Amino acid sequence: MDITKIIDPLNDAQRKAVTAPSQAMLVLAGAGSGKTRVLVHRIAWQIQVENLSPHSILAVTFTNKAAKEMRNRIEELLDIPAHAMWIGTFHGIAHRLLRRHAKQAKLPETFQVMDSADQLRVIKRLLNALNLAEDKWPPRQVQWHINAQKDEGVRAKHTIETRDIYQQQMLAIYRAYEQQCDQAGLVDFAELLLRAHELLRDNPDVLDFYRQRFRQVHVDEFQDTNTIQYAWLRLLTRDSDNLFVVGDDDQSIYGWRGAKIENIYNFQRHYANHQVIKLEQNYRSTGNILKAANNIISVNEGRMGKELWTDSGAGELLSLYAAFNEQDEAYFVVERIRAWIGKNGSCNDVAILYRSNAQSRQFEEKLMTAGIPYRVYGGLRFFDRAEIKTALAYLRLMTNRDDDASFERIINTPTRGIGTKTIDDIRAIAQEHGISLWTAAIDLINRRQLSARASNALSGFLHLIKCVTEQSEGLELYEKVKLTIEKSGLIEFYQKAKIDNGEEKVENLEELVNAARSFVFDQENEEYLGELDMFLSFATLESGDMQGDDFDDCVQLMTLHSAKGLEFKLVFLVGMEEGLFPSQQSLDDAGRLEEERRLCYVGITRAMQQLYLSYAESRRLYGRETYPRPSRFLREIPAECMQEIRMRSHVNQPVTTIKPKKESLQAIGRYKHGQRVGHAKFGEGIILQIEGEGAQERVQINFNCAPKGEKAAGVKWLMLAYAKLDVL
DNA sequence: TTGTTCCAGCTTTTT
DNA sequence: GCTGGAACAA
Repeated sequence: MDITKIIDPLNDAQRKAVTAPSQAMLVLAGAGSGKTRVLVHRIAWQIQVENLSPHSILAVTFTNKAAKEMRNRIEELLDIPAHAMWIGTFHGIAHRLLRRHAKQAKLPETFQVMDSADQLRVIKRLLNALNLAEDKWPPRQVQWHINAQKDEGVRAKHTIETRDIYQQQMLAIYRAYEQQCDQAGLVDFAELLLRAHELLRDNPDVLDFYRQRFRQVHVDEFQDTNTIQYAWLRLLTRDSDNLFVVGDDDQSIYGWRGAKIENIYNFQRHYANHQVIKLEQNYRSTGNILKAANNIISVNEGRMGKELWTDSGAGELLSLYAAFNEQDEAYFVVERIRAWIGKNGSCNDVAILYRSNAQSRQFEEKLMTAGIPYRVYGGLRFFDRAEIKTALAYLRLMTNRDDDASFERIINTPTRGIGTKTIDDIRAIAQEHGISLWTAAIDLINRRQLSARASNALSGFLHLIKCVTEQSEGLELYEKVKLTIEKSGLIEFYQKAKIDNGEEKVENLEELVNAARSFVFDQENEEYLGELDMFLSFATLESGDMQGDDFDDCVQLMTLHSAKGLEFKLVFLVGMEEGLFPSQQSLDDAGRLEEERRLCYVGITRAMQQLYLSYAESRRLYGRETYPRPSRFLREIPAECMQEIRMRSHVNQPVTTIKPKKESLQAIGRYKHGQRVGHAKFGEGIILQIEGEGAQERVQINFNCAPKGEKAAGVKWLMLAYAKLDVL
């Protein structure tokens, strides 16, 4: 047996973690210390040396990308196919469990997963049905509240009654939302985790089965786990001490979305026989970069304590640039990138990191002008595009008629003459009888209360879905998708010149067919469901994977959050200003400030060779000129590892552009200020203002004398070209 | 149904 | 100051 391949590439600490006997283990892995390597080699070790079957391995990550990478590296190292191992995201694994045990999880076999956007739509519809004003109950806040409850493992029925009116109402919404999802067979992301936890908790036979099966459980990025994820891990591994977690408390940057750093402490409490191993040798960055990182993070209180070191030398000094304004900052960065390229540097090795997405604009513009290829992370993803989601909604409704969210999405897309009135009627019936929209629609037609036109349109829609479902029977997956897209009329709908980027949308739909064609149906593992259902789940759970390949040689632009886990030879950390980074919202909360500091630590440790930090002395923010102070984090970097870069000669002085005001408030023709006019619908009123010219000319009128039986319309702007006004 | 105006909001993101 | 969504007029 050749174990040198597994242990030779490791340093002492790594080897200790990899070869330790089976026990609970916490590996505190600093940035760039070979965290993934330890996980991969640990699993390889267990299979090869401890003769553990791949079947007994469970490895959980947060992103599909990380899961994929882990799988690939294990396959490479062991030279065996790794599909017997369960390697996936928390959500992916939970999903698989729920599919296998749908019945015990009290879910319909064809349940579907909805993403956050779908969830928001369901909530909006619910608020509407409950007659709650959206400005008083902001859907996003409701969504946040529901997800936060689920992340904590709290069901509506568990919540203790309170006197607080707000809490009561929220609870009522939560309850209604749960009911709605159950009825439609829909499961949101948080629900996947919560349900999977309940499945194991309430079904001892199921729990036993998996506890027997998974002899070793591995977790990546453990510091990012939330309450329910940890509880789930706990169920699977308690009493067996077979939990191997890797994480870094200093890189915990997702507290705001429920990640519980406390889980690291809980782990140490719950697994009495655990071992802690720290990985502190860094293989990524120069000594100076690490010095800066160590210094910054040491300001935080309550760390587990870790200090990164390298034996590869100090390297170049960090550079700090004080830009005149945000324009100048962008010029500077582009200038340096140009120099880098001039020295045969590759664009792929360069990243511009910022705190908030809005900051990317300046850099995009300047890079564009300079003709340097770039890529901005975090844009709209393929499966999130409206046309794709619509097409998928057709497919979803085909496999599950109760999917109300999909039903609503496509009932009149493309437009087929089913208006608000008809849809409202369907909703009313559905709600009254507690049935799905689909059934309610059939009911509505049978009642013969609809106008002939509406009735035809509606039965046309129902018929369409039935037809496509029948016709697609027995077809290949991609043929099903193709047929659906064609029959639904989506292609023609988007081909009409009227729709923005219609051409592109059609192309995307065609791309969806390709995606279906290349979708690999892992029948061995997923015998529990049809191919179409698996494809739909894939679309919501693993869509991120489809995102652009980094084959092109581009400069990478992204937020600090999305940079976690990546590395670049040359890094620009821009916008180092109080109020931006650390962000305004975290300034008055010590805990959040520490998270910002960890974020800074993450940013700095992305750099391998060279790190530039910059701030602007003046910045346009929300339309206002601001004069921010340099970020406190800059002061936390030891002076001796940083050099300041002088202003260059060509710095732009501020140019105050004087915009000519092009409002000519001349009263032309027969309308004058104070003129009394009449309108067919709004009655009589007085002209308050006139502006614009020609076709754009419009008037502001105070309608204070309404037609009989109506309320006065008040102040309105009307286009003169359209409004029929009588001069009185 | 469509095009426009109005208005709030304005960190970070994966699944 | 820009942007996305809602509200409104036609």
